[in-house]
Amino acid sequence: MSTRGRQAEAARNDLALLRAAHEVFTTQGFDAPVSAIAKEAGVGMGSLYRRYRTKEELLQRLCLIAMERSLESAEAGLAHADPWEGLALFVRAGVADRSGALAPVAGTIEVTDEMWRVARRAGEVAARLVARAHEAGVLRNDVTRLDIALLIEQFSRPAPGPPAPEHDQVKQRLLAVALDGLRAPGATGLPGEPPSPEWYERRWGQAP
Amino acid sequence: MSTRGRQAEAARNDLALLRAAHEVFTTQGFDAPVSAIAKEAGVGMGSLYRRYRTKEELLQRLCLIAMERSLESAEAGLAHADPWEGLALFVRAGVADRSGALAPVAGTIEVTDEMWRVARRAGEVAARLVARAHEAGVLRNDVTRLDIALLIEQFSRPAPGPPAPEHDQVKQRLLAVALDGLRAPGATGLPGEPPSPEWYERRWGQAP
DNA sequence: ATATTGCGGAGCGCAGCGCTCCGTTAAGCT
DNA sequence: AGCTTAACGGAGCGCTGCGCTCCGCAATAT
Repeated sequence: MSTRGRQAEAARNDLALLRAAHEVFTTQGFDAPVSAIAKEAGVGMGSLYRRYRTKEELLQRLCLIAMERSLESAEAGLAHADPWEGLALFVRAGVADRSGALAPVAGTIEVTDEMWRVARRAGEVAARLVARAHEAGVLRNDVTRLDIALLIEQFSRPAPGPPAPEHDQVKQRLLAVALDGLRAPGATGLPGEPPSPEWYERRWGQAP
Repeated sequence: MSTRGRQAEAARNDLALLRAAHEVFTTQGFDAPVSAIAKEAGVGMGSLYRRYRTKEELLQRLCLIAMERSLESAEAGLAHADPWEGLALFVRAGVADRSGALAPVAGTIEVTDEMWRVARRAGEVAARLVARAHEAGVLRNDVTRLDIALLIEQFSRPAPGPPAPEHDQVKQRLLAVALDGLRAPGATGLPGEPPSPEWYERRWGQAP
């Protein structure tokens, strides 16, 4: 073994598992078999279940991490001087690490307090990012922050069939098209009502 | 019974089954249980399996119908005088009846000769529709007809969780954004290479 | 040498699927 | 009216594939 001892291997396994779980769940859907994650991580089932007592626990940990990454992306976007580029950065980052792919899990696992807290903070920062773009006049003013969130979700949905590099390429192209469509002022008004924050939050269960 | 006799009921059941199968498969994914279709159609399992000897046979029939509808939409778009509105019509129709939701079935069922024929014709008409929009200068010239096809596919992917009307509303809004992004000339060039027709066709298996 | 820790993976019990089979119902026929 | 028969609904069979447990073994620590 590379560094030293059993504890080092355990630590490496832990990371490999998280990486593998993210990869498998976001590309194959959250109902992929646990054994697929163990195989992807190059680890036995025993090692997996020693760290996470159940599949749900693994999913919770994964969601929390995804939320934290999303929060970081939003902050990075806000740190960017250009309001438009900051927003675009946030969206592209969300699609790149497929944050939205974990949304289907809504309602199937229990949401911990910590998850609620991080989600709320991420939502607030994202809202500021969107508001700044609105004020700078670089984002069409009929889209809301929930439209943005659901755009990311839409684009991080797992692709069907066997994984192919072409799929990712096309996704990048379509995302670029969508981003162009987001820039002010928008050729045509958006149809229907904007989605309500209550509905959006209720998908995850009752608030704490 | 409304019209008359057992044969009338049989005919109505046939239609109800096709409607139900389309509804269930496109919203829940093609691996939804057959029993869900029977229930949605208000019909027993026996009646379903008397018409389609297997789930695959039902899927083939469904795909063929979806392809025919797509072909009709493309022709309707071409019949429209305005090149842009014709194309937009085609895209919106495709998303509305979720043609692309059946794409994940690629590779899991055998593709009949008739399906190949209809798919080819639909592709040709769609190509003409796109070419006309390009020539009229109303469609950014770095998108290909495959980008359009995959845009439709992306937007007709089933939504996660329980069906909610809000999801459809948001999809309409995001589609409007994407359509705005498609109009010439496009603020930024599209990244990467356009997808190759060979890859696109190969997803369905080997050509006849 | 011995004890201890973490490892991989075979296999258990079960949920949920595709599909079959059969008792029941009601239209068509004489 | 009675009989035949076509079409019906749905319980249940066999099986696949899942989450999870358990145990023999290899690598370290003493």
